[in-house]
Amino acid sequence: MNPTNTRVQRLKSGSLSRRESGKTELKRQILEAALVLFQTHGYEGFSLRQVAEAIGYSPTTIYLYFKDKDELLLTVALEGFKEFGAALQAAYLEPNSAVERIKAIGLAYLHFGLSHPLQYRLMFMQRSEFLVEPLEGYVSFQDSFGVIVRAIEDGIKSGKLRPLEPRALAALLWSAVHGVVSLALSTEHFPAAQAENLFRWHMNILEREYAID
Amino acid sequence: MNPTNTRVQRLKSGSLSRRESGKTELKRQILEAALVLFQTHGYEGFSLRQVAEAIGYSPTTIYLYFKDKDELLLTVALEGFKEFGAALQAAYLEPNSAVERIKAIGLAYLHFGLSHPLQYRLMFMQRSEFLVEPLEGYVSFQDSFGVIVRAIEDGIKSGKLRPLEPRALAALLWSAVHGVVSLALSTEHFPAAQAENLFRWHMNILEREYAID
DNA sequence: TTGACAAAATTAACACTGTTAAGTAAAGTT
DNA sequence: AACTTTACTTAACAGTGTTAATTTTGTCAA
Repeated sequence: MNPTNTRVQRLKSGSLSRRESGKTELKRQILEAALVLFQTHGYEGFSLRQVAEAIGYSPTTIYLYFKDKDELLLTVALEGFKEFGAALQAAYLEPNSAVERIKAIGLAYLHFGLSHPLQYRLMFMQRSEFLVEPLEGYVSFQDSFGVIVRAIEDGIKSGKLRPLEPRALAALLWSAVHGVVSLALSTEHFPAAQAENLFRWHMNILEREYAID
Repeated sequence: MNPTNTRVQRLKSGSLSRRESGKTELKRQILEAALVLFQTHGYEGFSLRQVAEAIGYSPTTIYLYFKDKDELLLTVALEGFKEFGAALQAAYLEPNSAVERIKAIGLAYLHFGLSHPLQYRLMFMQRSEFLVEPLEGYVSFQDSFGVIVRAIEDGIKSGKLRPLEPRALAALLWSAVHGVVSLALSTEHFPAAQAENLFRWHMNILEREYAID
């Protein structure tokens, strides 16, 4: 508020940044505890007080690092998007033909969902608003979506894929794979093996319909 | 517990059933208030105390009619499955060719989701455990799924559809349509019009792949 | 080393939540 | 008229997210 204040702050920035590291250190500690607790207790059983207990601080301390419970939860989701995006990116980078690359990305998507059920549910089902909620310095779902788009563009450019609107085809692909994952995570009448079969079916259809050669 | 007790109960059944109607009357009243409140405040903002307030009873009264909050919430979801199932069934009964019938059922699914966003999210995203949780005298998702299965069986029997495992094809269809609806309900970057396009795309693909003639 | 100041963390409290147990008042039965 | 069951309420508990006031801690200048 006061311009003098900000000047004073900048003068102290040296020691501030030293302490700053301690500050973000605790922030990471909170986030890591939150990740563990969320992955064990799930959405309904996740509470700030438990997180505080786990790291040995009072509940209100969390508010010094996160605006509220929702922001912490959003950060847990964004941490998921980070790993998710990395998995898709890794699949993208595997040496493959254009069409195989797209299938590999889909498979990476499927496996992430099946191996991170609670986090996947948070990200895409329980709090899917988070899909479009960005946060400074964080990777959003848009980036992961971008990987699929790029793989499709590559396929089209190299003449291995019919020339379709890449973002539209990416959405088609996403809706198919997410449908399978979400069905798998909703009922145990639907085991992972069946999910994989259904996934392959979808992929084969798309290949028959849109691959060239 | 005591056999004498049950005999006594049966003797009183006359007056009991008269009162019974009053009892289930209030139960319906609770459920209707719950439905309205859920559809306005959504999953996060739904509370038993609000429901009690709305019908002018104390919060604990609800426990005389529902085991706990989860059972009331499950009943809200089941009420959704009832309407959902009826919509699919109505589409099934429309005078159509076998393939058009399947597309009509899919469209009914899509429209239910888009026009009941909060309830759809409860049923299929936020508390998808409810999918397999039956409750006495209630229609479950299995029945709705059965409608799709039947439509597919009809198509195969009449020679308009390639002979595939009906439940497997139904799952493929479900995963595609649910994927579209859930994407639409997750981000407003994805308007209803685009959802409809994506849906039609899925349907056209399935038609090209599996329809005969 | 002490005193001032800012930052970090805590305590206490509020307004909620779901849920249980005990109590009340009315209706039905004998 | 006395007893019992039924329907409902009141009071209370344990837990939640969150805010404001307060204390503790750490840093730097005199």
